[in-house]
Amino acid sequence: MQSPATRTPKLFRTITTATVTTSLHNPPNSPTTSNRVAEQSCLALLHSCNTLPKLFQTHTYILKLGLQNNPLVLTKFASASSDLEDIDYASSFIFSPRSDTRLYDTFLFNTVIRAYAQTTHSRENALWFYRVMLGYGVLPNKFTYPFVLKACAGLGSLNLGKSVHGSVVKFGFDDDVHVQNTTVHMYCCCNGGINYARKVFDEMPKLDSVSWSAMIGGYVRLGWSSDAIGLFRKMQMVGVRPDEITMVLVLSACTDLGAFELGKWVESYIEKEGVQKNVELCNALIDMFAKCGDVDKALKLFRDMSGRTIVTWTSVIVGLAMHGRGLEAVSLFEEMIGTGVAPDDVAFIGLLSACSHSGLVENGRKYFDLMIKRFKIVPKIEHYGCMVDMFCRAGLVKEALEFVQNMHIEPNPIVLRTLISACRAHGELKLGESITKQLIRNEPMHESNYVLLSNIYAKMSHWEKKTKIRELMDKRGMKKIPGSTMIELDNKIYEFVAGDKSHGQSKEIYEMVDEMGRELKRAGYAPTTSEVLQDIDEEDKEDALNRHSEKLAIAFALLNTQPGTPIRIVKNLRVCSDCHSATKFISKIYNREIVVRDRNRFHYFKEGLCSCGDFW
DNA sequence: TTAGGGTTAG
Repeated sequence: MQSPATRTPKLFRTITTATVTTSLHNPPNSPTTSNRVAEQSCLALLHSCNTLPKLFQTHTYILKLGLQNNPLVLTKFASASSDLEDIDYASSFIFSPRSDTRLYDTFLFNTVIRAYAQTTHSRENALWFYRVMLGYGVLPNKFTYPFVLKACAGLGSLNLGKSVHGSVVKFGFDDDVHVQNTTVHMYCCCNGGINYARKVFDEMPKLDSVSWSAMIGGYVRLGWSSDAIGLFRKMQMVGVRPDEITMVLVLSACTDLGAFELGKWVESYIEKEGVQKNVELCNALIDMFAKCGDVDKALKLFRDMSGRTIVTWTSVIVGLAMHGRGLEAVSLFEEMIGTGVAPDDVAFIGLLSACSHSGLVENGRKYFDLMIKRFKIVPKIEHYGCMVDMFCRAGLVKEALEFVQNMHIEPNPIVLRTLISACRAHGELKLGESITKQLIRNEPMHESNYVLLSNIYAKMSHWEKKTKIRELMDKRGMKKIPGSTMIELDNKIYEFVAGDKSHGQSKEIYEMVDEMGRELKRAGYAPTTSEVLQDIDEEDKEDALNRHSEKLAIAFALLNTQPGTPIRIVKNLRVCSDCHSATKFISKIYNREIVVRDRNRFHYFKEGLCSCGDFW
């Protein structure tokens, strides 16, 4: 086969020259002029195609005029079809076997590849057309690669990404800053690609705010929030001005860490530097304030904001839910519908979790129905999960079970674990045992399944069985996810894990823990030793409880903060019932407000009570 | 005519 690489562009030149020459020598109304008029009218029609039926009509018109092989028309057709989210329609027409392949050019392929790269469901096609392009010998240009790399990012395959990156280098487009930035982003989105991203990033001769955002975004996506903040500090040091997207990412890292002081600093930085506060940045601020403990500030920002999107509403609904303010979340949801914003599936997850956290069972049932019937949203496993959680928390175990049996999809392990915890809490031990055994067969390497079974045996007083579970876990090499607690002090974040001795103040912290223990006992606190998994004696169990990361962080805070000031801590797991009980006592004994953000929600401890009402 | 990084849940 003759190489089309040289052939296609040549042919284009011939066509263009011929058209220009003949039109110069032909009087008006000649066939060539009318062709150009037809071409112009097709382009204008395509430009105004805002619905698919209009596009189909225009297609017929194109065929009638015989313009199906006009490159300008084809490209415009692809672009219009892509805007209407039906690029398949255009590509099947353009790349049909009857088409004149000599008309395919870089711009046409770029248009089609861009369209597929933008979709969430057909990114493979972007790569497919990229390969077709190379197969026809049509050369990619510097605009092609951002699209192709974006498609790779969406697919998340490192091998694919590496091979495309190889082509980028081969064709010599790796010196273009747009291509470099997209390469960094692409590697950040691939599983195991972060180090490749960093290598490209480190080797870039000039970094702009997009490059820094791409890399910071990579760390945020992995949950490496401290690294993200570290990189942001470096960005400031080298004097690149962050823009609104950089700030969204930094806020996202603050939210993840629960770094309230840092988050507030970012807000003042935005004001001081005059960073443009667009909707997305406002959303990120609202989310940060809500999740760092100041939901009223989040509400204020929300009220002052114009141009709210569904994300804005959802952020504040979720924020209220996390603080146990379920009724306010429900009324905000109603307000949202009232203003004509249609809820999506995520908004319903937020709303249903609000109902679940605040025990609003009737509301939960009502909105679950409303979601399906009025808003025609097919419930996903997450929605079912919220409902099961809601029934279980309210002690309606039978109802939860029935609900799971009537679900139109298989329950996932998360739903089953919710059910098992409820069985344990409400005495349905046999049932809990059988579901857990099933779960362990399906998920033999998931540590928390064993913990659940072990807890059930403890409650049944089947100590030998409990010991066997422990042995089985050791044999299979399972480890408990270590609980950790973070606390922010003087712009630094300190992290504690259970039994942590790495801290410089370790000796004082443990002395403080011992002192706290004595004070707690004096005030009437009894340790919940049944929470301890190990097969050790009672005194050692108490000791194990005292070394929980939460207690270490509180001791650290009592040592290093002014008396009477509030203590804010962030946990990676849900707060255990012993720590919950102890923290209530501590808030009273030491006269401190203690704000705990756990995996699910906020707990405000004050004068011996918790805002969750012991319901979490 | 064509290009890069972002927010909500689980």
